[in-house]
Amino acid sequence: MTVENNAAPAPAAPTDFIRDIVAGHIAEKRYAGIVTRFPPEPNGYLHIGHAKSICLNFGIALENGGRCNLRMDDTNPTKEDVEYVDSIIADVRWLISGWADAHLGFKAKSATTETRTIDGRTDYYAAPAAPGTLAVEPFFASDYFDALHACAVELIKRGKAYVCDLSPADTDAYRGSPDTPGKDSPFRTRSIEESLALFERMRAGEFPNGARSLRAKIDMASSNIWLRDPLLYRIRHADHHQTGVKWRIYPLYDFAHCLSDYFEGITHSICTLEFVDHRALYDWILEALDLPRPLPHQYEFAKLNLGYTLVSKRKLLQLVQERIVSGWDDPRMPTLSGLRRRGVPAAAVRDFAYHIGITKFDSLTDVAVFEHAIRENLNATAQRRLGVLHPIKIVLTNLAPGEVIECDATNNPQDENPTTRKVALTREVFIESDDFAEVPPPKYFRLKPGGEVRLKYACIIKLDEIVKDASGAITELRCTADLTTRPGGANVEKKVKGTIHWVSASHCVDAEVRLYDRLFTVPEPVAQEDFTKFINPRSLEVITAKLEASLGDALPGQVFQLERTGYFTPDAKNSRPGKPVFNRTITLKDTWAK
RNA sequence: UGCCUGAUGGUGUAAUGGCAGCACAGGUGACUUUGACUCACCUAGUCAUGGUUCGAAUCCAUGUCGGGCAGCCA
Repeated sequence: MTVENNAAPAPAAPTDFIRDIVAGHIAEKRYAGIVTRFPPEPNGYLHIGHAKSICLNFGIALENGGRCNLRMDDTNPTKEDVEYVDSIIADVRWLISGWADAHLGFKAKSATTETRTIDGRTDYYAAPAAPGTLAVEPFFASDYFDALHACAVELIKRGKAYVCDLSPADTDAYRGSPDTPGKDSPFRTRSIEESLALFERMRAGEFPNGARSLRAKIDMASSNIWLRDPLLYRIRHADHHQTGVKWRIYPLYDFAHCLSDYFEGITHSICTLEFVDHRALYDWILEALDLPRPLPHQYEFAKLNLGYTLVSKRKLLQLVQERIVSGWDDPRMPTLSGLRRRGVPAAAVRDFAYHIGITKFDSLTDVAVFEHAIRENLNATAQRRLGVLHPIKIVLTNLAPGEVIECDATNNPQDENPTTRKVALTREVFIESDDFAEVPPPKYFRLKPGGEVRLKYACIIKLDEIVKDASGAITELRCTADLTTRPGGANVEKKVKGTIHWVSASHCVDAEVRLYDRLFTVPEPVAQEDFTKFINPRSLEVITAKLEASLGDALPGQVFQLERTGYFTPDAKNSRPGKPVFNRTITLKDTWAK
């Protein structure tokens, strides 16, 4: 006998090949718990492509009662900066807030790996912060430099790594090419003792950059280039934003990443497709060390490509450096900070990530899917307000100067029990210039000579006279308001085709409004030889709008729908109470415009 | 030309040998004090060829096309 479940159905958990793999591991009880990680390099701001990965990794942690560690993959000191560390933390917290916060893995501040012995073998473990720990921070690969160094020494002792004196150019030449095997370095047969001594001198800073490297001893003839004795450590006389002057050698990605995963007890290490060829190396390093705990495994999915958008840290950096945009958080940028400033809710980004799925297919997602997620979220949540972007003045000739008629306006018709607010109807109001046509096209429902239209929440008006100046430009439209069509009036049920938005000329606030459009004119800017040639010249239009008075002191973080127009949010950097600056998040769909 | 990887409506994704479904986009209509939302309907797909099978998007073979790999970047 089954029990009827009348509760609102929880959104079906997404399924994809990676979640299927995880589910299989859970079924066979392979791990004590599921631990994923999101490991950005702090060399740029997070963007919508990272959001896909964040939602995948945190989603898997959430769905399985596990944890997702935030880790800075900071093994290359010359490219990284703390500015990026801070922005990454803020962006991740914003994206998962109210969703997967409880599954965010941070460590106690300044904590590093603990060294212990399991079954007679040395082990290194990076624990997450205990619940209730006050000072926490993300994990850092640079926290593991000592442990990583010890692992490198162990590899040399096992005869699985050697110090190579080949120059970068020679190393390259010896590697061969994809279709021709490489050849062994002359230093490959160097004794363990000599490599150990040389590696120690590398660490001590005795050699210049590029003079020597530590390499794994695998197979120079492998069909997989990444197995042709890959470099594990390089000499870098550079200070690190986390470890300062301590190190003169730094581990490379392939060596640091698999071990960082292991140290943290990661079970599923999920990355993008370009790392498929590295997986054999990932496994080789972990197996060569004979580690005592269960090993993490790498799984790969296709990264996001979004139409009319650039999803590449390097190219976004170029937009910033060449001042094509105002910064990483320019509201036209696909960065999380840009989207946030634009007014895109984190929940909309998450819904989007959910809808696009996870596969190994290299696809180009239509921006319309993202725009739909934004509109769907905002339609349900945004307070409605009245605002006129391109004003044209109306004089309601049958209202007295100074007369104020209070109208009830609905805050959000999508609410179960919608609330209302008062808006003032006065003799002079503004309407959208688009909502008037002296010579109307066919099926034009708005204001036209001799025609009638409803001012939303107020009453029906009739156009009597068009007033023009000497040059023929329209200065005002003189109309009669039919006050019997107001709510409660005798003719409130009277139907007209058009209902338009408006604001009182005396009860409104001027606001700078930034109208954003897509940044690029082509669906695939990345496919162009020079994407900077395809910047949309109209990606930003700045206007002064007339907004309902209540919008004068709106706060950043709030997103409003200006009825019949779009969604707008106060700009977090430039908006001030009484002197508001609004960003247009997105327009409403407009089937009439087509 | 070596290795890896992939191919399902316009786009993205599901179907794990058994009715090709969902979302977005597009179209038509209904509703509407937002030309929004909502609702209804419509359009449109398994890369090709062969094989296995009662039955193939799914398994096998061959081909075609796409993506990735030769940083002391990640």
